[in-house]
Amino acid sequence: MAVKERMDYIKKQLHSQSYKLTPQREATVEVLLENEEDHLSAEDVYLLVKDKAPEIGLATVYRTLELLNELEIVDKINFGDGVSRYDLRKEGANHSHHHLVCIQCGDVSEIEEDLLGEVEVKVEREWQFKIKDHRLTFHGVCSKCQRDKDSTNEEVGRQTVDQL
Amino acid sequence: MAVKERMDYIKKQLHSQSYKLTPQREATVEVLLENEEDHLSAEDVYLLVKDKAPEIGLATVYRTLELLNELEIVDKINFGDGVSRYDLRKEGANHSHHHLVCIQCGDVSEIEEDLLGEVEVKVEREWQFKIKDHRLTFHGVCSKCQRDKDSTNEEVGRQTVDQL
DNA sequence: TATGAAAACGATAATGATTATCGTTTAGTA
DNA sequence: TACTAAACGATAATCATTATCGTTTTCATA
Repeated sequence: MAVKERMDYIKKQLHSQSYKLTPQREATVEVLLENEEDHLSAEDVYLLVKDKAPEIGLATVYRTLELLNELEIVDKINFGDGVSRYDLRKEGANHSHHHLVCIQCGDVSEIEEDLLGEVEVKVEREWQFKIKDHRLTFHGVCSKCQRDKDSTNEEVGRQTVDQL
Repeated sequence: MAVKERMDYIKKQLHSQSYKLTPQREATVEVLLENEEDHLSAEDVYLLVKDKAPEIGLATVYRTLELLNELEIVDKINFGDGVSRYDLRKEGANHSHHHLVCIQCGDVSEIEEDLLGEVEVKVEREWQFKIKDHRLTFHGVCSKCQRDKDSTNEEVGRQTVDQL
């Protein structure tokens, strides 16, 4: 299965940079591989890892996630909810991972599609900026909340800023 | 000048939502208008406002910035450096304000150009997501650091992840 | 396989940004 | 001018993250 190969790849990365492979690091990576679709916080990871390795400390989880971020194995992202979240990078070169954050229900969904190909070319050319990565997040109203709002007929009271 | 008009617009916004206009709020908005090009943290704003209104408290600055964010007068943004930063929104509807963050020197520069027109149309159509705002940040190497690196001839030792 | 140094660990204290509390003051209305 | 809700300043509390430190473990080498 692909999970084992990705684990091996990550182990190789650690080794090639002279970092040691510890049970704590292995368990942390396992948790990340098993929860790819979620955006786990350090606390989330800590609680999940404790099932595999109950003696692990929270500080070690933070240290490991920071290390994996430096190795570009995970992305440390921020949705503005007060905690950092950590996403395992997908294999493959093009890192196209965007987010839709609903400003009503708070749900976060993902788009796995390269939306920025031409945009990146333009930015690199016009600003002489060598792009290594990007973060694209849309804030708005998800389809579910749009439907819920429609059935409430009319929104009253609050005048929107767009009106001027 | 446009500054006065924008101040009046903001005052009108406050009033229309039944918020009170206090000297502290007025001074805070003045500071934001006078430092539009910077990405000020709450602490930055606090220090600048103290020149105009020495008796202001840090908590009031946080409260005011939070209020202005709710009124969509400022954007609360996060560059991952541990503090929230607050940018006054430009007048006009299309909010096109992107960032280039250099991963070597840490400098942040801005692009004031609508890069996402077609992309937003596509996202709204394909995901039934009503976009209200977006955040686009590129991480990479700025032109200055590219030049500095070129003159250092060769980078040695650290193998890049891209090699596998 | 034993050993030793550097790296990593767990526990927990420290930090630092942000938020909550609370008694006092003020803006805006009648 | 008087009243009441809103806002204020000071500061304590919170909470995510980082630093510290004494102990344990990994892994290259003997």
